[in-house]
Amino acid sequence: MTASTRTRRRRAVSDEDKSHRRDEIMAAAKEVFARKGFHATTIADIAKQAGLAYGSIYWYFDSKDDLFHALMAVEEQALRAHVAAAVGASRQTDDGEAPFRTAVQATFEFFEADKATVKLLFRDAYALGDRFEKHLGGIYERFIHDIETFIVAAQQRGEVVAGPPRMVAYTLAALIGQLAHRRLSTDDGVTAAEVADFVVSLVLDGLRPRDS
Amino acid sequence: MTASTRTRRRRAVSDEDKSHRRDEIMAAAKEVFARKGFHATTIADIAKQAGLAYGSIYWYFDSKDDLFHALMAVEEQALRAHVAAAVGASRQTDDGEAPFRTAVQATFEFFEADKATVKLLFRDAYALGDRFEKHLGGIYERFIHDIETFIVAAQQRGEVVAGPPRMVAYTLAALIGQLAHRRLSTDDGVTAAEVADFVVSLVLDGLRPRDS
Amino acid sequence: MTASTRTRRRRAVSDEDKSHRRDEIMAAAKEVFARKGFHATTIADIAKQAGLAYGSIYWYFDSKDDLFHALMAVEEQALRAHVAAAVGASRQTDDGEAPFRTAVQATFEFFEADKATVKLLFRDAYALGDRFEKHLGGIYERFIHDIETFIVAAQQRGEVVAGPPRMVAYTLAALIGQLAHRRLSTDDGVTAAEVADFVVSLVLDGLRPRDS
Amino acid sequence: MTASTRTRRRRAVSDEDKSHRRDEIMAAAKEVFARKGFHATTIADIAKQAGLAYGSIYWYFDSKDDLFHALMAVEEQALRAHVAAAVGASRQTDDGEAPFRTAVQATFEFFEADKATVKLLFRDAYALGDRFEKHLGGIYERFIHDIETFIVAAQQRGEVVAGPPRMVAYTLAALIGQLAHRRLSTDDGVTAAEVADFVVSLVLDGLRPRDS
DNA sequence: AATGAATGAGGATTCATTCAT
DNA sequence: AATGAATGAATCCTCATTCAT
Repeated sequence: MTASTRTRRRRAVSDEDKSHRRDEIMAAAKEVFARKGFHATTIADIAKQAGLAYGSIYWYFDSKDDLFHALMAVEEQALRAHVAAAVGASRQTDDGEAPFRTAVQATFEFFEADKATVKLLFRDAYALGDRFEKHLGGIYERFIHDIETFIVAAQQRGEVVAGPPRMVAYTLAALIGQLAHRRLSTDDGVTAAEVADFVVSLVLDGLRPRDS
Repeated sequence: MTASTRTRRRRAVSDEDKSHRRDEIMAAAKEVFARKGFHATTIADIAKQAGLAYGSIYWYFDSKDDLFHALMAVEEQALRAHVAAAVGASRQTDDGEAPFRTAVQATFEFFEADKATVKLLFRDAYALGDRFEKHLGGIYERFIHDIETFIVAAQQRGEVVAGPPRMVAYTLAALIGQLAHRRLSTDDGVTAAEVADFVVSLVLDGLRPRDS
Repeated sequence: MTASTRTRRRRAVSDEDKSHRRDEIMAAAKEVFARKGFHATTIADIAKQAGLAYGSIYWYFDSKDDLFHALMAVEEQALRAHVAAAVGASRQTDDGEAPFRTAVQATFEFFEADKATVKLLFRDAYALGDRFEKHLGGIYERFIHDIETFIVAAQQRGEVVAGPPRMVAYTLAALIGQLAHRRLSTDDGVTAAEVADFVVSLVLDGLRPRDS
Repeated sequence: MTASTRTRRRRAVSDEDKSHRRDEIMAAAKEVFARKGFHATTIADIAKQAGLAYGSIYWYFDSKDDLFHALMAVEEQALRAHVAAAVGASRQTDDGEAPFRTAVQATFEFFEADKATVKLLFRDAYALGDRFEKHLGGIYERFIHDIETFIVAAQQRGEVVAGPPRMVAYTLAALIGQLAHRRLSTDDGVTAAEVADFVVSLVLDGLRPRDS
């Protein structure tokens, strides 16, 4: 092992450590934000939760906003990855409806397993007001764009949905978000999977009783 | 005219004045809250908008939260009254679907005519976090209860909707709220009435293309 | 006394009070700034000296910088007024040299009587760096402009001074400022009047021993 | 070569390195202090400029103040050496006025060639307030003492200047410092040499127009 | 020697709320 | 009823300094 290798190795470890700390702080922040809400959370709260001193947070993040933004970005990635993986795994099925149902279910699964993120996305994000609008808008745009792409593809196969894709996409996003959020405070006695199914069947067939 | 009459008269006028002032302050608060968001709005902002001095707000409201709560309550009443009136006016129709459609349309009308309230209900209300949850929960509960009642009645006539009433109600509330809120920041090139129709047809018949 | 008069009277008193408080705060700030220096002075120090709470300072001034700027402006006015008064009072004299000497002496008098201002102008003002440069530049510009005007007039009468007026003006300002500042920390065993005379004779005739 | 020799050799190199690093840090600090001012400059700024890490500065200097003090001391030595060299080189001349003029010119030359030092001495040094007064006072004392010695010698030869030597010395220091500083922010369209000549002629002969 | 993560005191500023008038 | 001055807790953020590695 040469000196240069050693240095590189050391650097790498250091970077890993740094990245690891960032993750720890974000995990701490997520927990506190979810519990107290963005505005009621102080940097000191987060630091304490992370086992650090106030100022240390600023070694990793420029500001409270920056930390929140980073958190959003990470959660967004995680959600999209989770959904993409689920849809990919079920791609073999030829059924046109299946991937749609899979995507919705995967989303509810994700939120069910990570309730803090639900709070962040569907409660706190609003709290940042204008200074988050741009970033939040981006997240929603991508989320909706994913759905939109999905819907357009389905439509091209003559399947699944009728309606202006963007509005349908936004509708779906709204439904999923709100229903996931509602689950946090209210027990309607249904499972996440049931809610997902409800959403899918609502969107596909509506609720009007049919004769047949 | 006796002194007591006079006093009563004065009182009455005074109360009216007081009530009037409260309304003015609430109108001012609504405007500022909608523009800047709950947290970014200061009591001073509201006072200025209302043409009063800082401290005067506290003669009418106990706190910033109290003022916000009062505002919510008023808007809630206004919304419910507007919808009830619309539905009442169309009650004669025997059609089962009509009142449902009417209610949804009336809600969108209301929000279209009062965008500030949309911001208050679907953005700022979240910003108060726990200390508003109880009150906000109440508003939503009543809103949802109205819808629920409506749905149950329809179901009893064997019409309109199939599904667990509460979830359907919440779904509708979520759809309406989110779509109304979205209209504020994004122009999808559709009218409020079209969105209402979209919501109704989605809920009734879904989006799956049919053979006809 | 009509109601309107009363209101006006009350307003006036209130404004006077407000203005009075501003003055008190500025006096307190001047004292503390002079004693501890701009950076070492906290708003809390000033508030304590003024017998107020921290936050109250902000009712009268936007920021620490703003307070300092206001202080500078007031002191500048006071100095210019003092010098102008002294020069005006001696205007009768026909001698060309007299008003020059008077102005210099009046300046030293002013600084002698108000040592805190000397510290502010010739020590702390530098401490604000760029964000004060513009304002401080203005003060010096006006100060130097006064001297310049004076010198130009003298030159037009064929008297007193030879040399590029602006540079002479700046030279004088520098000399006066530095010598006044030095007096604060060092006792050279001379009076302010003697220093003034030294400056005047230096500027007029220099220090080279002459035969006659 | 014994081990001890080797050690000594290594030490020596190490010390040289250390000294070299100190110089590099001081050069970096000078640049940043001059650009941003003492208070606005952070240790991190200096480290970055020097190509080092935050903490490394503290291996060479005890504190930010210490670094600044060291910088002042070095610049002081440099200035005195420069002036002494210039005066020494012209000592052969028998003229009494020449060395005086030479000294002033050399000082302006020095400042002209090293504008950062001007900022340090005539702007930032004030910013340290009391905790620098002692040290800064020492620098000025030595500077003034040099001038004073010079003046006394001239006076003993019956030449050059009349007046209390210390005050004359301080006056000169003030004039030179302020005029050099002014040159940084204002272009009066004159060269440093012309300013030096102006100072010399002002001090020797004053500005009163003479007949001859 | 050098690093850079960690610390935490310190300070400016904000703003809801109170209260004497 | 209304005012607006006064309060001071609360909070974000900075940065000199320390220290384990």
